[in-house]
Amino acid sequence: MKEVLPQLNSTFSIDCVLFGFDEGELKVLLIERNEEPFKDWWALPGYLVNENESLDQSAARILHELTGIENVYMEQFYTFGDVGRHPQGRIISVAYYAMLRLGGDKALKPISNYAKQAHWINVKDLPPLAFDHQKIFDQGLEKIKRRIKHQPIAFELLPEKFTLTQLQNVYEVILGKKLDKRNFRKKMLSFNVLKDLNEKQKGVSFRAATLYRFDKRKYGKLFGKEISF
Amino acid sequence: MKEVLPQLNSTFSIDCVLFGFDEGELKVLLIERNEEPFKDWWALPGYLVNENESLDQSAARILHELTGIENVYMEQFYTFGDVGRHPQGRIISVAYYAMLRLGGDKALKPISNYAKQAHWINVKDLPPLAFDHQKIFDQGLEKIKRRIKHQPIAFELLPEKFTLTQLQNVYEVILGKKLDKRNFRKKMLSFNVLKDLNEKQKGVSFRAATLYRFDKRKYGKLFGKEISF
DNA sequence: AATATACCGTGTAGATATTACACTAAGTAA
DNA sequence: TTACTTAGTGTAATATCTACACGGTATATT
Repeated sequence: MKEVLPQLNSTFSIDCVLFGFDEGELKVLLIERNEEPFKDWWALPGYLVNENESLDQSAARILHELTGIENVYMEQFYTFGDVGRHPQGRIISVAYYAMLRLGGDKALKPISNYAKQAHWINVKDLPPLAFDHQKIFDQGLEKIKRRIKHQPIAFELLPEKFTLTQLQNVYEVILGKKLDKRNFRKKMLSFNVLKDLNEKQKGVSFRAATLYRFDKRKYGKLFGKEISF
Repeated sequence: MKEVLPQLNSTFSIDCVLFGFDEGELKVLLIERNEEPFKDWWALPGYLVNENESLDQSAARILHELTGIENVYMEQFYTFGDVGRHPQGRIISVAYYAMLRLGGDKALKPISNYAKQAHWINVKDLPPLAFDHQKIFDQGLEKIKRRIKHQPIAFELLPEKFTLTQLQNVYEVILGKKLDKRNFRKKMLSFNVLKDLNEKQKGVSFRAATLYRFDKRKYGKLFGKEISF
């Protein structure tokens, strides 16, 4: 089985858990593999690290090659290294996650032919995944659950201008529970990281809501504070 | 430079950041290296992962070989993979941390001759460290700072029977700030994970304090709750 | 123009948690 | 007996959290 990686008897790879939010649902980016092992299976975007690149650089490159996505800040969250996790040898995988805005400019065009296609899949409706990618995904999801309670990273999933109701939906979907509208707004606004744009939603069929933007300047101080709803 | 690892052009290692508490100070376990590179330098205990062991197993084995310590629960916290971090090739390192009781049964007897000696060093007084171990240590320390605010892992640093003042000292040393005695006790006891042993300290030259023990049964529910002092 | 629809946006009271703060009690040592 | 050192305790003011309901407003329909 090892002839595919003849020169290595141990190596390492990157796998990326990318979250997106669309139509009120949390999505994860999966590729359909075009190579053995697990050819034609769905998998997290990932590949081997090159000799001359750091893990962070590698994560950015691999994501770009498999999806066409660039300039995303990804964060390492765990390294998976069970002995049998990869059928072709001892390959450990450093896992990264990121949250990003869907639609518009972020097109999904695999540049490598290692992936047949890349798609955003509803996390409630995942197909069987290659390797130990289900485990990696599960841990990535746990990670962002914990993280949105501490830092307002939910913004990263929304368009630049968003309404408080949209923001609340993101929290509800990730945390998996309903939140109280008044308490949510009170708390969110109390952080002083939202800028009221004095502008209304367009194209909705009922009363339009106020649009807000995330105010990066006021951000830093929130780190490490627990947010509970 | 690569002849020391002739059969590998990339591989991975484990480094352990082990915390202990002694004489009112936070200590970290360091070894004095007995091999090139960085022979005679101080370093975190760490070594290469074997082909047939998982990362967790490897961490336990390496710790045992370098220090004689066994049966410690260690947790992975980050993987360091900059290109130039190891002079002998592309070696990434998966870092683990643990907190443990000093003294008594946990003797420090290196079993491998890769380490000349192992010592508990005050974290305020670290020597220059080999490789990128200063960075690994710094991140490990940050990790436990965040963690003792969420989970009462500070017990792991103390003897089985301890006083509330001792426990407060652990918090103060790790967090790097003084805490209010009454508030600390009130809060700590409110978690209901301390068992009053109806027993007093012995051998102290002033009024003896009540001893407590950590009650494992009552533990679980605390996970994920923010504790702030 | 009138009406129905659906989402927007707001306040308060009670409960709980956090903070700041200082003295007496108890044991040991001289 | 006295001096010393640490143990152990309560309260009031403030801040945060929770639960809870309705009128306002833009749009669509008739």
